[in-house]
Amino acid sequence: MGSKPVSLKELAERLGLSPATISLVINGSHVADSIPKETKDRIFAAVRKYKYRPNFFARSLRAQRSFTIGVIVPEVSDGYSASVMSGVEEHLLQEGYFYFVVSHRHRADLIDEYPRLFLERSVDGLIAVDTPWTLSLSVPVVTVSGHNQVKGVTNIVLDHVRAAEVALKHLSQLGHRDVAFIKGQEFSSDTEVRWSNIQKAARQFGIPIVPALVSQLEGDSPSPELGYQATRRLLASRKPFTALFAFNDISAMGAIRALREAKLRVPQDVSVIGFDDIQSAAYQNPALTTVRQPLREMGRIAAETLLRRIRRPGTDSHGGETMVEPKLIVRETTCQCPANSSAKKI
Amino acid sequence: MGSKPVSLKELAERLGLSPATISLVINGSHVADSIPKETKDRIFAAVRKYKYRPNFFARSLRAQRSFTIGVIVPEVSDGYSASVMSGVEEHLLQEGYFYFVVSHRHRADLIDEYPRLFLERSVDGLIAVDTPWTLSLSVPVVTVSGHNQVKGVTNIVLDHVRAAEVALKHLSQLGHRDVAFIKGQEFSSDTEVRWSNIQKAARQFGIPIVPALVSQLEGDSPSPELGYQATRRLLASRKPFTALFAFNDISAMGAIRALREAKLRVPQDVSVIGFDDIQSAAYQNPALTTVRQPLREMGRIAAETLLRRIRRPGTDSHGGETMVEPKLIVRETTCQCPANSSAKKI
DNA sequence: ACTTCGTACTAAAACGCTTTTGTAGAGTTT
DNA sequence: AAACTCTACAAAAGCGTTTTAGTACGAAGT
Repeated sequence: MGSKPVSLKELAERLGLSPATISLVINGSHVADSIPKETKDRIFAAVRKYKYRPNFFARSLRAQRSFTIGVIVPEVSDGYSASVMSGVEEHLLQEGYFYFVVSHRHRADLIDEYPRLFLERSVDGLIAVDTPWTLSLSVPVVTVSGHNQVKGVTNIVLDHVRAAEVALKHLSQLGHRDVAFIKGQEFSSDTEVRWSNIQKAARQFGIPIVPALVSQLEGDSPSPELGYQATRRLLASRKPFTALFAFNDISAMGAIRALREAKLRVPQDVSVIGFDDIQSAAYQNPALTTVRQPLREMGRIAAETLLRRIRRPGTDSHGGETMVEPKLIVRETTCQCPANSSAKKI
Repeated sequence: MGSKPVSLKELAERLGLSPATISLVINGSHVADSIPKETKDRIFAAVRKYKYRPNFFARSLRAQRSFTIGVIVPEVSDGYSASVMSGVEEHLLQEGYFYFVVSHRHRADLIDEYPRLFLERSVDGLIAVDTPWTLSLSVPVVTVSGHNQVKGVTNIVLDHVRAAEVALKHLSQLGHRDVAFIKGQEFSSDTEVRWSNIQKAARQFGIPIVPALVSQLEGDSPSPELGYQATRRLLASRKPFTALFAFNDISAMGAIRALREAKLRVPQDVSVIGFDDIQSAAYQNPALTTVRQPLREMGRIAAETLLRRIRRPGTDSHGGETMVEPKLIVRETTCQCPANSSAKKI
């Protein structure tokens, strides 16, 4: 296996040609049009025979392009990031790009430092997932669930209006009026948009938003613990509710645990609805009803958008936002409101 | 932001020195010992002032080193891989290395092709997670849960003897004798070792292995569906069992669903024990009892081992295996065997 | 017969760094 | 005073490509 790879120069010697000619031919340069087919064939044959592969660094050094992009996420081992990454990967690899991954775990210093390191490594562009973004860099940037308008960055976002509507409509149709909410952490880039749209949709469906029934995730652990705590606070208010809309699936899991500990059955006593539809959502007991974000697709779109911008540097940010549609996935954690048995379950 | 980075040559001009001198000083070369402190300080000051950063490609081209490693996993968005990756990342980044990630989704052609692409990108080494590995490459390779003895590859593996013991001892102490098993897929690199050690431990604790109570995962989806199917086959045999040892947490989730559908309560009628302790295991309802693999740590150890081997190329493969210890995590899916209520729950 | 043109290439610079070898001058030894 | 030794740097080669600007030669046009 070890055998050193051949260089262009060596190949040239063996063929009795100059490195320039071979490079031109291999890269299908316009300048090589005048080279007869016979010679070209000889070259390609030799390339195959000696398994010639251009040295990546040499090429990148010349071309000032790395065919590498940087991906920054809050946490690798989180279902959300992982799903987006898998979409990113799919598109990127098939286009001949590789990517670096780093996770900042919400540390501001890392959110600052990593983009610099990426630039140092000459990435051709970068994708920031669920990460507050204010930098305007010298390379194209695409965010997934970023909501800042920064020059040179394109945002891939969920249609939050629809998302809120679809969830609250579902609860409303089931007869729920006393709905509790768990908001996301301050630092999460989705928190604000999501909440403001929930408020709007709640008004629309006649669901009151009462402060005692609004809780918020606190802390930066990626575990359901935070949802558990938030729900405990909700329960402590002693204000009854028949449904709970969690910030995401992870916190919904914690919420369900807290509810059960309080001897409330899910969904008979309290319906729970999550957000994201991460892989394990379908395999909870009971299976989680949730608003699906097409995370993998968002990753793929992010990758596509980024490559497009890399290839046509003119099209800078072109407006800045691409929206994708959410989808309500009804499973087993929501049902007819107990206090309101007249309506039939849909 | 935008402004072009300065090159070594430019810096040299501004300082009235040669590029050589600056390079020597910056890299703390022995040759620069004779340069007076005063000059060195001037250089460092300029480096800071102009934010000089050596061009990565130029440096790698010369040094034939990329400070990049390749990581290959079956599937990015799988809890197992993700946990290992987060351990890998932690160590790698703090040592100034970056890494590429690719997922092969069990496609043999990709398992073949990706290492080649990595080599083309001049990675300094690579880590293969839960991936059958038979190649001997020109760079160091470390596998996580690989079990092949290949020259030049170091394996980081779980102590499977202990793992099987600890799980079956637990079931045995709870009075279980009729235990069902779900084996892993053929292609999973852990399947064989795990099963042979389970057989050994079963003998040790007087638990019979009856063919009708042994099922196997089939298919390459990363979802609990496979465990669900395997459990259905188990139930179809109509041979009763009071405990089930699943291949991993994901399949345990599917198993629990199948059991519930068969009107069997977990854990009152059937105890279930998983494997891995992925993040969501603790937040199942009921919370999953499982054998924890220290996945994050395995990732970290893999990264450490790899860097050590990269730095001292002499130490090639040095024997080949590093073992880590499993830990039984008792949660809510196991309890006293119902047929055997004399023993007290521990 | 002289310029022009097309063909089939090659030379050489450039990308930005590292590293080996060299060297001018000052000081020290013999 | 000649020979050596330090000190403080610099020159230049080389890493493996890509690309621009030639060039040498034969054929065609005027």
